[in-house]
Amino acid sequence: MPRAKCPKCQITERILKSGIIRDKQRFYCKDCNYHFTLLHEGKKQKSETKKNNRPTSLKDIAEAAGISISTVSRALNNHPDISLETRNNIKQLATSMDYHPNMLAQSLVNRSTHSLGVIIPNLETTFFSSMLGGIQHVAAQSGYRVVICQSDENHMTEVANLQALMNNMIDGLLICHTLYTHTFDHIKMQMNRGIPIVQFYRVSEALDIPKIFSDDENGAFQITEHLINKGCKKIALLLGPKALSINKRLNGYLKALKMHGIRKNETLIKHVDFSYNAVIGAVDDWLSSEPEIDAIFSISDKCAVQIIRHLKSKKINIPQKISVCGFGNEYTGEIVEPQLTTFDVKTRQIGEAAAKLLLEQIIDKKTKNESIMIDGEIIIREST
Amino acid sequence: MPRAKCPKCQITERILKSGIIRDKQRFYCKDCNYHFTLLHEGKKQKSETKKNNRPTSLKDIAEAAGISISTVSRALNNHPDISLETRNNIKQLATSMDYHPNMLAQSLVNRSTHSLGVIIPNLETTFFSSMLGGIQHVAAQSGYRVVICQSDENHMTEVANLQALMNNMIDGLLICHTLYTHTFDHIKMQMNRGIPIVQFYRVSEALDIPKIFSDDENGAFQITEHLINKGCKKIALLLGPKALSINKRLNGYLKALKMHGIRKNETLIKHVDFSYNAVIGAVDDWLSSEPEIDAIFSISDKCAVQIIRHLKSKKINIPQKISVCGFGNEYTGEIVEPQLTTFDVKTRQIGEAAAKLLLEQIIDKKTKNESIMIDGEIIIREST
DNA sequence: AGTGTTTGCACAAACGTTTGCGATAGATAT
DNA sequence: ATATCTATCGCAAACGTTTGTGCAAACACT
Repeated sequence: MPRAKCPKCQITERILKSGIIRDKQRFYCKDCNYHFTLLHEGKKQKSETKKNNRPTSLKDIAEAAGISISTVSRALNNHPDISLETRNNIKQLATSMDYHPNMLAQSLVNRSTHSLGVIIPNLETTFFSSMLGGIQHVAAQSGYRVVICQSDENHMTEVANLQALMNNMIDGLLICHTLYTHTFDHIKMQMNRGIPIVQFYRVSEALDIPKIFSDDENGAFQITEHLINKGCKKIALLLGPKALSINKRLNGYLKALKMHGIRKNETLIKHVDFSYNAVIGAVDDWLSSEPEIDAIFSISDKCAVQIIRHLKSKKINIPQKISVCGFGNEYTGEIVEPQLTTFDVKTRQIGEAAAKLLLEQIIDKKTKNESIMIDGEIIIREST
Repeated sequence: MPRAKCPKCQITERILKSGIIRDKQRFYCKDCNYHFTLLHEGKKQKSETKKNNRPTSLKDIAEAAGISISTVSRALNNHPDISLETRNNIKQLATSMDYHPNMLAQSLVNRSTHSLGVIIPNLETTFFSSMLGGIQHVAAQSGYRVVICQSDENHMTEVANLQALMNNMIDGLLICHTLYTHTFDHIKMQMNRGIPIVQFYRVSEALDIPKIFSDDENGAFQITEHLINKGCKKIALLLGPKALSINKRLNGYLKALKMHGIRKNETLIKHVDFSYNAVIGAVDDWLSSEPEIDAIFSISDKCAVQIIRHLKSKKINIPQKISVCGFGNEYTGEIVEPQLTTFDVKTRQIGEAAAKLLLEQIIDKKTKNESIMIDGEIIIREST
């Protein structure tokens, strides 16, 4: 027997239950033929109290000034239709009432949030975060904010991030795919939503969208050729997981070998994830199975540094016995001893170029399909 | 003589200019007493074409299905009031029409964006980005996105970022101040906006808001005492800019000296910005003015690594002649030779704790005022 | 005074959702 | 059959802006 009181006739008899709505019991007053809901029969009242702790809106200012909302809006936006006097008065009133425009409402009507989305595999290595730095820098210059999501090298997270961001949160997206992203349907599904997308660094030719990438093939070629010129004959190549976009480095490696008449040796090419154990395991394999190995070219500086430290712990001279090369030019390569020979991918430039390309599309409102390659630079140091 | 055509009576005579609105010439048709605007007398037409390339909304679905908007909304949200059949039909229709909810509109009415804002001085050093990693991790677990802004160690940028984010873009803010942030009025101004703020790492006691920080005083004390125990007598201290929050490390240093009966020597304490030249300059100063210096304690691992490399280039033995300590436990400290003794600030934990504290406030909707100290750990390596 | 022009503002319709309440037709209980 | 529910949906008001257009009064110029 419900004890609810009808808000209309204030009568507690003849009240019937009428289903449940969102955890709230719904009632029906037989007397006045009136439906209403209560939460656990208790406190109510809200309209006035709720309004009081809300941030001030244009409406509040309008009421306080005794003018219309539109006039307030135009006054604050310096619309010439509003007299200078009114404009100044309203501005003063607005600051005194601690008014701040609600960007959600603005974005809703303007159909633009002035923010760029970035999906990046990892924030905690300088390799990626310096791209982020470049993006942030360019975006800020054009007055755009940056919303960053970390996919953590997890394809599903990438998909989830993508879907969240694309629901009108951003004006454009920059994406650097996961190592394990082989399928791009999640991108294709978002391509005709009117929000431009730019791929950077880890790009896929399967997608018909603008890309910024580094000339990895040439980089790997240069590194390999450099090793060959140093007299290395058995050059091991440590690759990451078999992601399409990165295997260009394999091509560069093979090209250099072929050009210098060195036969490809399958056992000298290994794919690993980037975990410490996998990397060290691969190296140890080589050391035992291919004792005459005289160079290791790692696809990643981080692994290369680990390799250097591992070889040193085994008292193997670098570069006399084995040369080591990395790829990416991270700061650690400069610190480790011997300092690492590597290929500078110009990560910051990649970020900047990607952001620029995206902003052009957003501002010009036309879908480009430009692909820009950022040239890198070989950095020769002590490890070769 | 304007040549505009009145959209109502289609007559081009008797058209008068009537001021300028937003770069658009405004006209007044004397004939039908009608105001209208044109942009440079040219193309118009939009209402229909514009609507066609807009993303599908609830309204579109409702019209297609011949039902009301509210029913569509409830159906997609699994409201029990809607029959299972209708629900399924609508869901199917929605996917076939490629519907995606507009989060701006949702956020506007729900008064929540489900995203956290982070203002951080720098993204490109692992020290900060690992805090970010912790934040991101915790936020994602609760289904919150993270909006990141980089202040670039620039106070004005911090203020600008703050103001942008606080305009309803986020449900809560995590902030790690700039090195040069001495005044906190910009924060105070935002404190009663209903959006909880949590400070992390670089915090200020001047603000009455929750904070997560490390026990820097104790850390510096432990490092200094460790150096003293190693027999060091003249321990130089390299501090950053005179930011309040960090000078606790100075206290820890002084405390250790006093406890072990070592007199404070002003010339052994230097403040520098973190630029390479400033750091090296300070060290060279010490080497010439205080030749018996036997330890350098740098407030930052990054500087400590630079110092190690500098000393090595001068053939000064570490730690035999001079011991070097850092603070923060960045990855580079493990790579450099000799490996750096430092204090692990548990950056990731700080980020996690900060995000947790913020989320509690958001979800429980009550302003806490908790301050949590994250204990660090001294890491003794080869440089001492 | 009559005509043409400008100034300064208000009204109301968007933007795309959520949600309190009303309402009806059929189901169930009496 | 009657009285009471219940299941299922629609209406309309919010959320806080921007902006096209209407309109009265003031102004300018014969």
